[in-house]
Amino acid sequence: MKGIAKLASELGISTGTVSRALNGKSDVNAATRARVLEAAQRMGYAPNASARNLAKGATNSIGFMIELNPETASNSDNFFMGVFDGVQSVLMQHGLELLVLPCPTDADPYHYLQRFVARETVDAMIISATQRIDHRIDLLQARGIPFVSLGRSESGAGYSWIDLDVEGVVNESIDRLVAHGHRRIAVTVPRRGINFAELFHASYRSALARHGLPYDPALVIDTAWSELGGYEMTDRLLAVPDRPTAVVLIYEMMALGLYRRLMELGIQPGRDLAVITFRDEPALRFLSPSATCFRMSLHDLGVAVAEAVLAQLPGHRTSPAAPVVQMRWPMVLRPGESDAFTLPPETSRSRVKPRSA
Amino acid sequence: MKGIAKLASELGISTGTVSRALNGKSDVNAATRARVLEAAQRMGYAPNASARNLAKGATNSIGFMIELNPETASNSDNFFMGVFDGVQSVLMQHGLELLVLPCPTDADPYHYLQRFVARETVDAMIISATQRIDHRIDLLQARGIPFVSLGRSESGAGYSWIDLDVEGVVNESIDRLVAHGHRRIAVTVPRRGINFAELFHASYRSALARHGLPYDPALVIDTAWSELGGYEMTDRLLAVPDRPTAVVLIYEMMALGLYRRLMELGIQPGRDLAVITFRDEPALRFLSPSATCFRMSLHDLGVAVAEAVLAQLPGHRTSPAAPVVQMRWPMVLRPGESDAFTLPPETSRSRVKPRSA
DNA sequence: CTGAAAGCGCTTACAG
DNA sequence: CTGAAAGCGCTTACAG
Repeated sequence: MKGIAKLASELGISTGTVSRALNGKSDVNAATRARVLEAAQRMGYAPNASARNLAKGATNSIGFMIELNPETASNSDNFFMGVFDGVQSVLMQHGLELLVLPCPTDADPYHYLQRFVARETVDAMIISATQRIDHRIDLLQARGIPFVSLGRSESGAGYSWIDLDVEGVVNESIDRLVAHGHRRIAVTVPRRGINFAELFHASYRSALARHGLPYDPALVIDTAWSELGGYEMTDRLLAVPDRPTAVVLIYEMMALGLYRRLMELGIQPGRDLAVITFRDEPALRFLSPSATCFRMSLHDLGVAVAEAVLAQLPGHRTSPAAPVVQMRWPMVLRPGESDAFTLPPETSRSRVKPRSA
Repeated sequence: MKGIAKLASELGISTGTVSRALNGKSDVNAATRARVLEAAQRMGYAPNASARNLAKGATNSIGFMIELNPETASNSDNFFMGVFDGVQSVLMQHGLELLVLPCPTDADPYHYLQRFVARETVDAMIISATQRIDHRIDLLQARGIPFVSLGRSESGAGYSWIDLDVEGVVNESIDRLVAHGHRRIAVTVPRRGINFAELFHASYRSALARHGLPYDPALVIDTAWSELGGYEMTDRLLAVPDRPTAVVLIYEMMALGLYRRLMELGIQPGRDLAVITFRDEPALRFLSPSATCFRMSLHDLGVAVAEAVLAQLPGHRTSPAAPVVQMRWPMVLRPGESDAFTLPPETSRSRVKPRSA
């Protein structure tokens, strides 16, 4: 004998009563409940998850799918760790378990997700690394699984998502650079990638248009999502005809490579080239000159994501909040030295002077 | 009707036969199996995980517990993402699922783990962030749960662990620095933390002893596990009486803060102070002067961990390998410029010259 | 307040 | 090769 049956027989009561005592049902004698709780504690008993889930028709756990492929995993750094903690802080209060599901490099994200969905391993999902066209969203909607997407997609409609406010970041960056006299502003945009890159690109175009500046495809630099990507794109950036005087990086860690290559070339960020990076990151804090970037709370983002999930779970709805959440997560400018100069009108071109020809 | 019963009734056969067909049992008519497979595919059917686990008495999933607290999470960077991918590459071949279980900052790791263990949510566990005394190991051994520890502990005995070869790294670092004429070699060791820090400290002492060098507690700098920790400890490092000429960093990212502070002080790593960092990391590659560190494959480490888990799972043992794996994962020196100088005998002291008094 | 019993959706000896 | 049935360990109406 094992499990609840063993507990019950030791106590000389029925498994039903044990179950009710353990689950905090009100119709249990106080003394009985105390005995049950004590015995469970003493014997290290906890209900078997599979049996419990089967009986209750719910798993009480939320899946959080992340991708391990280099393109998005490099982006992970401490990003997801911070978000997990925020998510957990909410879920724990509701007795829900967070299961992080890492999709391997060589697996198809759609099929990876499908397994968990079809097998009903989780009650709800959080997905990330959203693609422009992302069939995972169609799948989740078709199956009626509650989910929140950390990132937007053009797939589906009326689903909950929370995404970093790329538009805000790009707009503020471009406004700031234009105000400093820049006209030739480059951006780094990985060619293939998550929808985030598309949004970044589109925001860039519209921000330029708002300022009456022409869109020059040559200023959109294809770059790998990594420190190394930042290093490797530097020469291409500087080789663009009518050399750009500023660059906005889609991924913060690219700044490390960019800075290094600029230094090797004798070009000084913040004097010869304005640089704005994306998200404030501990590893960036020690760059010199300090990098202008945008900060946000990973923890709070996680909290918001978890709350958006709860809003879809019957029995966990805290407030009469709308079940569908769609929001861009605000990011706040953290001015640094890397773009702290104004371009004199007459020299607004070819201000970048490499040490050697 | 739903699930396998629905599938069976649509096909006009029993659920038993459907189950056998789906599970690849040999005693099923080929045509029947084909019909079942086709229907399952078409209807997007997959067996309910809870019911299946309950019936089989196994979950076919492996938990990987990580901790989100700042001390270890900062260390996580891309470390765990790389390891997960290696683990997955092995588990997928065995039809096992990897569930990452992130222990929240404000939760007790022991109780967090206990829930999953007592509820039989997973068939085996991988734990990390091992403490010197770590009751999780006692718990897992007492319950007879197969597990592998990514890191050693003084708790328990005869369990499987794989740990980075701290001893090797420290020995090689000290040998190298001593060969370059250094006698006053500092190390950064967080005061409270995982067992890793204890091992680092102990290795340092024994390496010094091997060279007949005295152990000076003042050379053991208490440092936070972060980039900022590296920045903040720099002044204390330089203020140690009979100033050290070299430092070995326990956590690679500390180098970012250290470099920055040294630069502010006009002190040049690799000329005025020898620096050796721990693990090779993309973010370090762009430091100038380049940092001497140790490289390893996160993916291969993950593979080894997964194989150590499989060795304990009946039915998954690939080779007649010993069930208990205990190994230090080798790390290979990647020489950089940060320690590429030899101390002249006569100036082996007070070689560090700050710009200002 | 408690017990007996059905049921959650599977898998698997056991017959045939 | 297939079906009927028991059983996995819980939870929860339903009686009493």
